Amino acid sequence: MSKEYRPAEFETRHYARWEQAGYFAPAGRGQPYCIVIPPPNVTGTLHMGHAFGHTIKDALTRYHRMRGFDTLWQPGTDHAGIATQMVVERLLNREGTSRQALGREKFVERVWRWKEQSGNTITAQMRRLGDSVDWSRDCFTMDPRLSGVVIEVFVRLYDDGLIYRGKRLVNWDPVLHTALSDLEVLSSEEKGKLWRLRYPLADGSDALVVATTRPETMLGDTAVAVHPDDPRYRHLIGKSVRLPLAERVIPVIADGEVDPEFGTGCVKITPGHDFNDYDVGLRHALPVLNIFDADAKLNAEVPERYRGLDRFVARERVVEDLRAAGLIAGIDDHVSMIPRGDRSGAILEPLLTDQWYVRMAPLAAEAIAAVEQGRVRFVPENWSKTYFEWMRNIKDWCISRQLWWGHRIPAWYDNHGHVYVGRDEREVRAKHRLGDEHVLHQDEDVLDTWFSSALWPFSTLGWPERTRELDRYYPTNVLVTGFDIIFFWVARMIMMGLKFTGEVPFREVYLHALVLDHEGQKMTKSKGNILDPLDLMDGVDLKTLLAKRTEGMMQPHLTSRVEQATRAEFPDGIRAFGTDALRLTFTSLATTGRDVRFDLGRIDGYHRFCNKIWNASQYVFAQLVEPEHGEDLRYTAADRWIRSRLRRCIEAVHESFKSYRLDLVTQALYEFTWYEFCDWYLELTKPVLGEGPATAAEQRATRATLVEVLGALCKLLHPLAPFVTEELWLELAAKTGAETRTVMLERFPESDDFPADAAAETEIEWLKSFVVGIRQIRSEMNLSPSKPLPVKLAGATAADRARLTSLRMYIEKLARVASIDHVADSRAVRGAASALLGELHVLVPLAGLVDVRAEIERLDKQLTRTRKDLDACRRKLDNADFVDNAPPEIVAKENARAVDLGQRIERLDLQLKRMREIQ
RNA sequence: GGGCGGUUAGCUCAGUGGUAGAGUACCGGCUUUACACGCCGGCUGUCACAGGUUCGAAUCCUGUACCGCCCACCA
Repeated sequence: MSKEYRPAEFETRHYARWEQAGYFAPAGRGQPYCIVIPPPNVTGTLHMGHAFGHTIKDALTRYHRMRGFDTLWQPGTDHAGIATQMVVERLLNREGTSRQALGREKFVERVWRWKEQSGNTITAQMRRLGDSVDWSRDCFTMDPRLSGVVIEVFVRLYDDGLIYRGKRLVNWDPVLHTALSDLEVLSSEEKGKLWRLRYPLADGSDALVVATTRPETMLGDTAVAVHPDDPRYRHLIGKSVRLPLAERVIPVIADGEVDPEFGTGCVKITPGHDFNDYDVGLRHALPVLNIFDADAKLNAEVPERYRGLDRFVARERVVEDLRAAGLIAGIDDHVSMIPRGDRSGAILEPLLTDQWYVRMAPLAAEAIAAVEQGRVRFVPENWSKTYFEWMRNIKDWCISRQLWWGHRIPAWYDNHGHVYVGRDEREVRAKHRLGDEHVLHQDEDVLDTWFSSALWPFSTLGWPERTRELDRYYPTNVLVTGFDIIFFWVARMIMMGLKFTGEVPFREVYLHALVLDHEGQKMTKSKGNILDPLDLMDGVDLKTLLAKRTEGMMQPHLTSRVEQATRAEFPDGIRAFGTDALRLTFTSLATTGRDVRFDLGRIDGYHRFCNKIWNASQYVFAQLVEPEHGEDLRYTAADRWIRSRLRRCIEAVHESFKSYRLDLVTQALYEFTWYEFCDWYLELTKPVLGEGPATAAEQRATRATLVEVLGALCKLLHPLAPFVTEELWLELAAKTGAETRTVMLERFPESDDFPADAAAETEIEWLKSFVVGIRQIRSEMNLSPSKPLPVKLAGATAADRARLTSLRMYIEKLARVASIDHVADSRAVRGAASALLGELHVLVPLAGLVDVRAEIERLDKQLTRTRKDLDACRRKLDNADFVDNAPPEIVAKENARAVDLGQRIERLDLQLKRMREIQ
């Protein structure tokens, strides 16, 4: 085993061994515990958000597995309809061909091929992260079986009247040529104009002025609306205007939704291209005119001169023509919400098309109730508000997409426009008694990716079959995911789970934060601030990192900016921190917050932590070279102390796991390992195990304690840092001859494994104060750490004397004390630096050691600080309200503190006086 | 317009009624045989602001400011 911590030497090796040995599969006994993975896009790569989530899921999984649960972490990947299709289309474009040129069948084949090649990226990354998923159950949303589940659900929802096909306005992506659901629309404020257009009245008497942000849609206007009570326009209601350019006559109608304050108080109504206007159109039975084709170019419904123009070109021409006709009444700057597709970024167009919808209200009702009743619990609880808010205002879900990659809708049409839904064409024909003379063709559309995602918890476990897995692991225990997909995924899973299994899909939803860069910016390719988890684990040189970040950037000025920022942040690239350091960083950031800024300083700190425990283990191993002779053990105070402290640490670990506070789990283990085990306990074992007065039985007990505590630490830390703990655990076992195959299947420590020992804790606390007192003197007096010091003690109680005897060897070693003498009175020692331990006055005679002035300065500083504390303390106690109202134990504590501080001051004062005398 | 977060040391973050914390950075000292990725000691804060509740507020309440996220059809 290497003397240095080099994670690259063992991380991948252990993972391969675990996987090969089948350790990730459920044990088949114990209480079931199941987590399903949020299936990542099969063609994608894992980003920092994934790595964060996966770390949490794996930690939870490993923790429960070690506690004897029958643990299943269900893996899988998602076909990610639009995203994947776009990737492959881009690829084809680069090859000089296109989806259309290939045709549907060839294209889909091509996507499958691409999936086979690049699908491994994800799984490789998951392995590198240490994810203990049951790979034997790996699946893909478009596997034949899972596709079957999609069909089954679709058909059942249709049969229950919960899926329907309808013609209405949808969010149309003119670039991708598909409908989108409301959730896939990202609206943001953008600068634009507000045009005021003059529409002449049909009778030629006057004109109305309408305000619009989209003048080109005027060619599809079928009315003009005013508020019914608007005195300016009341007299015009029921009259008509002559729509310019189109030269159509349309009515002036009254509608309460019109805001008289906005614009001119006069609205042009375009039911075919505006969601509001569509509703107005329905209310007033207006005709719906569709003036755009799939590219959002003007179609044959408009006058010749506008046909075939892109909507924005048409806008210019319409404005131009209106101006020429003197019909522009004004143009103002205006900021409005522009809807864009979340994938293409294209400005969406409301378009009247036939689409498939899921009727959500009935499904939502159940799902709301489930959360209200606590059958699903959100962690942090607050997210349930977000969930309720959306669910209570839910709208029907448009599930059809005009894509080729995805689950094709199981609906068939005959030549008369009749639609038949069924599991396949044969079933449809049989059910509706359609002979071969009826030509049927299947719907061309595919389903929204999230449709199959919504079924994930039960589809992966074998539904609709009543499989053993479904029976055993469903409902799953916890869903761990980012809050950004509460609507997309979490809510829909709850609805579908309840609908098809009668049960919630999971009992808890743990929503973790989103990972941002160190500036708090979202990590996106376009910003060039992406961090690849692999680069943090394995390291990356600056050149490669720069290439990665600027690859495929469209705008050169952005490229140089990204390059600059990257050089500034990572002047030497990123060094390899290893998986465990990355995981510990993530768990330490798993607080209740909603974003985490990823900072290299943190991962560096956890790399050091791994190094620390590695080296501590090297020390332990070095103590285990001789085979043990003899049986009896005599535990030292230090042994009993560290066990007692470990007990508390284990309690904290369990408690924090229970509340999903992995940051607190990490903190508890970090602090115990570093500050108690390494800083003190290991140092305390040195005088016992080296030359000295310790008996063989004490040495045996100490070695046993080292082994036990280190072993427990390996187990306790294993869920967070699986690799280094495995490496150390196996080495420890080799040294002690213990039988074990892996730490990951060991029993997780319980607090009762280690006895509490208040007496030992008090004793070692006393020792620590003693040692620290002398160290402080040494440091502040500028005394060399290696110089042994004589120490005089005054005011030692019987207990102090007893401890001095029993802890003598520790004091000598840790404080480098040459001699310890008792004196009757501190005044007997002329010129000494001092430390106070309760009653005990520790004196280090300074004669010839140091200058007195420094000690005076030091004492003065202490005195000032202590006086300040006492003042604050007195102020409280002098306050009658405090004494009367505060709980007695708080008052008592404060009283004791005042006494203690008072004594301290007295002694410091005395000591200071004496030093001044010498000077 | 509605909803939800955040504001604590230079930086990244814990702390949710009782003496302000960690990592990192910083200062001083150390080749003390596990570890210089270390050890020892130290420095660092009007806990955003203003009111209020309370004996006592970083912590609870109200309001304000700033930053951020989500939802929503004002053309």
